[in-house]
Amino acid sequence: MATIHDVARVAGVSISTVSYALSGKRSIGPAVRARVDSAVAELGYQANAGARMLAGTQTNILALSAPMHAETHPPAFMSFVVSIATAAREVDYDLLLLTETEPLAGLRRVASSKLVDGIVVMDVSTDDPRVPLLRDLRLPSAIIGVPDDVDGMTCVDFDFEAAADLAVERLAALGHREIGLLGHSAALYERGSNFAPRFRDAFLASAAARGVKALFTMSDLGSRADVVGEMRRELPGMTALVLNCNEEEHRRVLHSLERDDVTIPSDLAVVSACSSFSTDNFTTALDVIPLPAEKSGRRAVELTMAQLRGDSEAHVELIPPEYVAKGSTVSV
Amino acid sequence: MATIHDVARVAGVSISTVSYALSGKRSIGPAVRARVDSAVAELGYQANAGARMLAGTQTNILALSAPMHAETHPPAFMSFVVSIATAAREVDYDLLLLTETEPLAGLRRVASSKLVDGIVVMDVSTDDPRVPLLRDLRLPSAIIGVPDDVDGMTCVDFDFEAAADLAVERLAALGHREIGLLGHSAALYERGSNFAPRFRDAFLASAAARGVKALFTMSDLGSRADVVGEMRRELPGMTALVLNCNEEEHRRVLHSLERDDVTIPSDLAVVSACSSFSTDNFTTALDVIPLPAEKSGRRAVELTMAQLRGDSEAHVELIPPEYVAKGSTVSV
DNA sequence: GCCCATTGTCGAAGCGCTTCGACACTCACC
DNA sequence: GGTGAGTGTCGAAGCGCTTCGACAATGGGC
Repeated sequence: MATIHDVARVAGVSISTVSYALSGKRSIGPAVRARVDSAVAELGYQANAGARMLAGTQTNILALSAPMHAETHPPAFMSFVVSIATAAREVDYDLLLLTETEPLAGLRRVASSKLVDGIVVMDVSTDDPRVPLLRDLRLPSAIIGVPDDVDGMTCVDFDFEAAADLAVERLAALGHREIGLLGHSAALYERGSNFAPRFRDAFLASAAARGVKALFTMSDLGSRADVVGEMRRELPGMTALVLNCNEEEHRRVLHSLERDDVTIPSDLAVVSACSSFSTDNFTTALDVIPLPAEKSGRRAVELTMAQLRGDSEAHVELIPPEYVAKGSTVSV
Repeated sequence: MATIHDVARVAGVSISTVSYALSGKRSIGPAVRARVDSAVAELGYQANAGARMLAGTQTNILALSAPMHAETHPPAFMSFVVSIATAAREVDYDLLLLTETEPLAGLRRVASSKLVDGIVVMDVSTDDPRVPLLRDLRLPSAIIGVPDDVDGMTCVDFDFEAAADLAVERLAALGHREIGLLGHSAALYERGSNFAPRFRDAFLASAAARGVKALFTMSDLGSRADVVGEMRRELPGMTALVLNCNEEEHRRVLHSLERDDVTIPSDLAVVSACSSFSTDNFTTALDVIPLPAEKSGRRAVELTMAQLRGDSEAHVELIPPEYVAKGSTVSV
């Protein structure tokens, strides 16, 4: 493999000149630059990663802490990972993927061995132990999600509160006065999920503020086969339903409604909120407030890079929701 | 951050002694080793990754080439990625994730900058351009899948041929004489998919060998709403159906059958083959020949490590299928 | 009691790069 | 024509580690 010495020899200059020509950190005469470039091309020179890390201050590697658990939704997870990897490559960074279920050791390791320049942390819970660790590590980092203690941390996330409010607002504007919310599984709320309770609380608050009667229920694939039926019995005047649950539960709901001859949207308006999957292929296409995983992932990388450059203040950044109508709501 | 010099000073030995004590490449007196260990613990020493790469011969990083395309099934993709990451960590390796849709440049980059010690390549098509590149790179590597030209390459894959044969064998043993196969989408076959045609061909061959009448059809979520209906019309004597398609198509099939009052298994025996998802949560649990993504991923890492140690011959390794009965087949 | 093999430790070279300070040189300016 | 401010290039130090060869120190065999 060619080294910088080889390039220097072929170009007839010193190695420091080669280094400056390639990094652009000092001005180089056009003739010399051309000779260096052609030597690089001729030799297929690629700087040695280890040497660069050791001598320089950057590794051009980003760590992604993406532990998995039972509630992880693979497609959503993948959207995040891929968007982060893609955004990183655009600024010439590679992604080191840390998937250990016990993530602290891995983060410590990559940080203190100076393997990575920054860290992106996915799927944080409200009291995620990675947050205080990250604070200690003093490495550029971005958190996807909003933990309880955001002090000094840079966070990006979808604006779940605004999404809940948007859903209620749209339905209320259509005249709906009694709205149900089918949430995620109880397990998700219990393990300190970030987004599920935020959506729920904002939903209830928004309904209250608008004088709308609200009913919240958690889904439970195991035991509650007919959640929607239960909801309709408990809130007989319910004319609209907001779904903030996973794909499988969506299917079950649509299936139940079909079975009970409940027509969407004339009998029941349905909105899918914060879904990471397409609602187009369901038996009935649903109005949706999509979860923009790509945007969050990309933004997390950008914010980490900004810290690397030193121009950034710790802050929480929320991505505004958008409502996409597909004909599953109608005024009442 | 503490360096090896600090450790040496605290332990009262030279840095080379520290290095040998930590690597175990030369014998070290028990007293000295204890002093080194406690110094390491006291200082929280972690060897600098760049320095280690530069001085040593290993980087302890593995690249995973996992490009994505329209037909990628997120859960399966994730199983592979996670199992590879996990297996790598077990041998103290980190995973560098390369997801670019145009993967060649990335592979060249990580290889010639000596960033990684080896490469695992996922989801190769029959004439994947990554294969010849990999051959050039002369880096330890493992391919998941079996390309046309396997010369000099180490490949791991599920034994799709054996799986197809197993499905036919089981059904034939139960007395089924006319069996349908619903395959993946046409797009998948066209883009040179590895596994889909292998399964199809082996299925047809096995059926022919057993004197079983076979019908093969590709699924097409867009236009063919009622593939199973079509199949049943085309092969009226069909008493068994093998599904080698994605999760969504599985659901559609079960839905159609339910609608047409076709009972499983009395009217039609159904087997799901090479599915990367659980068939337990369908309306009817299906007999399945699961795709052991975790095994393939793990094995790919093991084979790469073996090459790193120098004790391995290039070869193709196929993981045998297993049949899991769930009650969706019965003798006819 | 001597020799040789073994064991444990050390010094120093070197991996390939970045970056600092030095140093010619050129050119505008008074 | 001398001065000063760029401009382009180079030499050398050093990043933190691995590893080779050297060399005491120990102990067993005769």
